[in-house]
Amino acid sequence: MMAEEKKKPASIFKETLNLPVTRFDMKANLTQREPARQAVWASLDLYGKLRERRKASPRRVLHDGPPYANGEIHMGHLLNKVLKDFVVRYNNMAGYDSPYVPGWDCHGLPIEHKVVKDLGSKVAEKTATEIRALCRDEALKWVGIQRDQFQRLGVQGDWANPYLTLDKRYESGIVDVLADLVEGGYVFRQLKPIHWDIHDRTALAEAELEYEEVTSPSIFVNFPVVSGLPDDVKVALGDESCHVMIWTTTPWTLPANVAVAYHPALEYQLIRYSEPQTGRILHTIMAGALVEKVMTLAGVAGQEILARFTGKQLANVKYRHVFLDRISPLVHADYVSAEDGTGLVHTAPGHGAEDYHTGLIHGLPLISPVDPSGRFTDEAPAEVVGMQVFAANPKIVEMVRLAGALVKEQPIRHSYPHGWRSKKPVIFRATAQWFISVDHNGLRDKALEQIRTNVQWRPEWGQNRIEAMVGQRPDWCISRQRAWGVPIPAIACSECEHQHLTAESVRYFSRLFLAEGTDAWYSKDVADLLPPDLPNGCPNGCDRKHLRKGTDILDVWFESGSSHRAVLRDHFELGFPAYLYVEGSDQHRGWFQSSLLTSVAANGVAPFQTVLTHGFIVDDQGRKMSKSLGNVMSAVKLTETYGADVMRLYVASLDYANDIRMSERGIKETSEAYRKVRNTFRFLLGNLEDYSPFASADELAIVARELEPLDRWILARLNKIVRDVTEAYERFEFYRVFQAIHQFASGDLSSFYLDILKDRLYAEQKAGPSRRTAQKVMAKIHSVLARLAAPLMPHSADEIWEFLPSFQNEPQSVHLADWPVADPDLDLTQTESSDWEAILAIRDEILKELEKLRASKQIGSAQEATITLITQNPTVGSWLAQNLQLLQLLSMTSDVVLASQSPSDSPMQSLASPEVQLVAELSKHSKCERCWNLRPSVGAQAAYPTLCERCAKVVSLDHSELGRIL
RNA sequence: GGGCGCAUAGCUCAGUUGGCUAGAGCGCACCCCUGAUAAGGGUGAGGUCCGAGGUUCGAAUCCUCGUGCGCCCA
Repeated sequence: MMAEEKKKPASIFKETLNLPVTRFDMKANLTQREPARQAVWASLDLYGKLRERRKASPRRVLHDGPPYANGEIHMGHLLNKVLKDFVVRYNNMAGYDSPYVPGWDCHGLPIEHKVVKDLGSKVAEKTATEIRALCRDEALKWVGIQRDQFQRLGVQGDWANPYLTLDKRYESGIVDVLADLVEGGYVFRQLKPIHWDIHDRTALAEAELEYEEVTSPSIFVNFPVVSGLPDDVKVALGDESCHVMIWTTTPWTLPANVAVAYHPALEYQLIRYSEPQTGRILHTIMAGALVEKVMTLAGVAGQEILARFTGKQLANVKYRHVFLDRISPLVHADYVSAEDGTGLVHTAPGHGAEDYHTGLIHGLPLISPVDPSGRFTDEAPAEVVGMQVFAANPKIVEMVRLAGALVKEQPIRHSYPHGWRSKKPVIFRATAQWFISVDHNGLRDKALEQIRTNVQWRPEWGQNRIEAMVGQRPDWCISRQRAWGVPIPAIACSECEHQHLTAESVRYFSRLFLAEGTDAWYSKDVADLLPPDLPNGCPNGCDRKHLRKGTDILDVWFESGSSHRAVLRDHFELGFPAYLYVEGSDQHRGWFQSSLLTSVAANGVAPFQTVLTHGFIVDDQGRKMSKSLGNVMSAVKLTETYGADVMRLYVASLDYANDIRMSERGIKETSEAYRKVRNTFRFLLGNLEDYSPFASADELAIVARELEPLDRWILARLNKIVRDVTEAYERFEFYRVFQAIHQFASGDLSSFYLDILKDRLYAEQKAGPSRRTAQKVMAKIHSVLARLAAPLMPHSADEIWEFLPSFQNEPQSVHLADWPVADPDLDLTQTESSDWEAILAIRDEILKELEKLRASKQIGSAQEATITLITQNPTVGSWLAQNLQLLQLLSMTSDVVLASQSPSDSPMQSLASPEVQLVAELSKHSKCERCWNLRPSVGAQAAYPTLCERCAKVVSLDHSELGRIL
C-alpha cells in the first residue's frame, strides 16, 4: 500500500502548481564564470563608470601599500588585497568616492641579487646602467604576473595605471620628499659600521651573508683599571693595581676598542691570582659565573675571590688601552651575558653592530682604521699599518702579550659571516652613511603626537606597538651601497670631502628625474649633473676634476614611505591624507613608520587617518607557514581550484586581527557555505521568474499593513541584518558580515521563512495577492542580500543581481548600485517582538514532539500531525487562540488546536510555560491531492473531491479547464 | 632575552558595565521529505572557556604567575 502510493503517477493537479523555475545554475562553476565576468567588467569599464558615478561624492581613499615585485602571490598577498577590496567595494557602494590605485615596490636588493646571480661572472663587464636595466625588466615581469593574479581574485582598481616605485613620477616624488627633509635639516652624514666584503670591496646586506665555520684566535686580555672602582673593591684591593678582563675572537679590532661593556645585573668578582708563566700576582675583575672556567683555561690554580659586586657598581670605572695611549670607560649593555667570555665585552663601535648602538647611547668615539681592501690605515698603530686585518691578528696578539696583558690565547671554531659571492670572511667596517635625525626639530615627539591624537589604530593595540617603536628607534640610516634604487643625489669632492646635498640641488634632481628618470644619474657625466647651486664646482675652491657623483642609493623603506607624495598628493589625484592604510602588523616597523616619519617631517602630519593591520597566516595548528615545515598553501592554485569568490569568502570568515589559521579544510567548509548561500538565492530566483515589477527593488513600496505576520517578521530580520552588516563593514569586521549573511541565508531563510513559504508560493493563486506579496518580499530580500554580499563575493553577487525581477530598472552591475538601508517602518514593535519570541519557543517544542512521532514511525512529514495545545489559564488561552493559525503555519502541521484537556491518552508535554502543555498526534484529516496538506476542508467542494477548499478555489479560478475535464 | 598581541565545541565566530543550565552557523550522528533534488527539513551528541593561583556572594569576563603560538626587535 505504502510502496504503491509512492509510485503513483503525478497528479494532474501538479501542473497547476507554481513550482520553481530558474536559469540560475545550482553549480557555481566559478573557475570558468569568474574570468568571463571579469572580462565583461573590463569591456564595460566598470571601474571607470564607478569613478564617474562617485566623482562628486566624499572621498575615502584606501592607499595601497606596495608589495614587492618578486615571486608569485602567496596567501598573505591574497589576504591583504582581498581585505582591501572589501573596504573599497563597500565604500563605493555606500556612497563614497573610493578609488583604488594598486602599487608595486620595484627597487631593492632581492631583485638586484637575482639579476647579479643570473649574470654570474659576467657582472664585472656590466655598467650600473646595464644592471639597472636588467633589474627593471625583472621587476616589470613580476608586476605583470602579480597583476594578473590579483585581478583573478576580483580585486577592483585602476590596474591599467598602477603606481610603480621605478616610475619616473614616483622616483621624482621620493627625491622631492628627500629635498623637504634636507631643507628641514633632518639629513646628516655620519660613520656607521656595515658588513664589508674586503675581497669584492663592497658593502653587503644581511641577506647577502653566508655563515660558515672558521677558526679564529680568541684571546683573554687584561685592561688596566685607572679609576672609578667602588669603595669596597678598593678596600679589598688595597694598594694593588687591578684589571678588567675581556675576551675577543677578533684581536684585529682591538685598536678600535673604546669601551668595555658590562651587564648591570650580573654578579662580578675581584679575584687575585698568580700568572702561571711569570708567577706575577695579578688582580682582575670578571663575571663571577665565569671565574672557574676562565682560570682553568688559563692554567691558573688557587685564585682568591676578594670581592663580589653587581655590574652596576662598575659604572664609573675607567681603564687604559693595552697598547694605545687611551683612557676608556666601562659602559652598561643589556646584551652582555655570562654565557661565554668573561662577562665583560670588548666594545669597538667601528667594528660591530651592537657595539655601534652601545656607542651611540654612551657617546663613544667611532674608530675604524681600515680601508676598503681591509688593510689598516695610518690611523692604526704603526706596527700594523698596511697589513690586512686577518693577517694582522698574530701581530696584535703579540702586542698584547708584550704589554703583559695576554691572559690566554686559544683558537676557537665558530660560525662567521662570509660574502655570498666572494665566499671570504667579511668584516664590520665603519663608513660614512646618510641619516635622518629622528630627534631633530622634535620629529620624534611630533610623530608620537600624530600617533596618539591624529590616527585611528585598528586594532587599538597597534598604537602601543608603533608608539613603543617610534619612541625607541635610533636615527634612520637611509643610504645603501647598491645599484638598483634611487640615487641620493649628492655631489662629493674627493679633494676636501665636501658633500653637496642641499634642498635646492635635490629639488633640481627631482625635476631631472621626473623628466628623465633616475637612470640620468648613472648615464650622465658629473659635469653634466651639476645643480644650479653648484655652478663652479666645489665651494671650497678645489679643482672641478675632483667632483664625483655619490654612489649611494636610498633605503627602499624611504622609497615606499614616500608614497604619500608621489601617489597621494602629486600624480594620482587621490588626495592627502589617506582615509586608510591596510597592511600586516609587521609594517608597524616598516611602511607605517617610514610613511609616518617622512610625512611628519615633510608635511607636519600623518599621511593616514586610520591604520588597519592584519595578522599573519599560520597553519591549522597555529604554526607559521614555511617551506621547511612544508605547510605552505598556494594562493594561486587554491584560487584555481575553488574560485576567487570562495577564497574571498574564506578570508571574510576569519578574524584577521590576530594570527590567521588557514587550512584547505577550512576552505572546503567555506565552499559549502558558499553553496548554501548560492542555493538560497537560487530558490528565491526560482520563485521570482514570473514576477516583474516595473519599479526597482528600492522603489518598490512595501507597506507593513499589507504584509502577513511572517513577512513582517522576515523583513524585520532583514532590517537587523542590514544594520549589523553595515556596521560591521564600517568597522572592517568582515567575519561578522560573513556570519550574518550566512546565518541569515541558512537559518532564517532556508530552514524557516522559505520553507514555510513554499505552500504559499506553489499552491496559492499565481497572481493572487498572497503569492505576489511573498514575491515582493523575496525580491526585496534578493536585492538587499545581493548588495550586502557584493563586496565579499563580487562575481556571484553580480551574477545574482542580473536575475533581479526589476533588473531592467536597476544599475547594470550590483557594484554600481547603492548600499541598502533599513526601513524603520518594518521594525517590529516591542509587543510583536515578545509575541514572536513566545511563538517561536512553542514552535521549537512542537518540532521536538513531531520528532518523537517520526521516530516511532507514526508520521513522516509534519503535515501528517495535529497539535493540541492545552491550558486552563484563560489569559494564556486567549493569546494562544489568536496565534493558532500562525503556529500551524510555522510548524507546517495539519492543524493546531486549543483545548482545556488532553484530547487523547497521548502523553502531554509541558512547555517552558507551566501553564501550557501540548500533544502531538496523527492528523485525522485527509490529504489534499494538490497541496499535500492534511486539511479538514478536503472534499468540501464537490467539483474537486480530492482537494482542500483553498486548492479547489485556486484551480477553479486559474485552471477552469481542469474543472471541465473532471 | 625585550616589546606588542592572541588562546571559548572538530571548524569559523558570538558572549554588553563580572550575573539564569556558555550560544550560533558549519561539520558529525540519526531521522524525514522527494514539488529547491549532485537540493530541502528536523532532532541530537559535542565545551577542563589554555593552565595554576587570587579578588568577589558570584569569573569565560578583573588581577598575578605560567604554558603554547604569532609579529617586531636583540
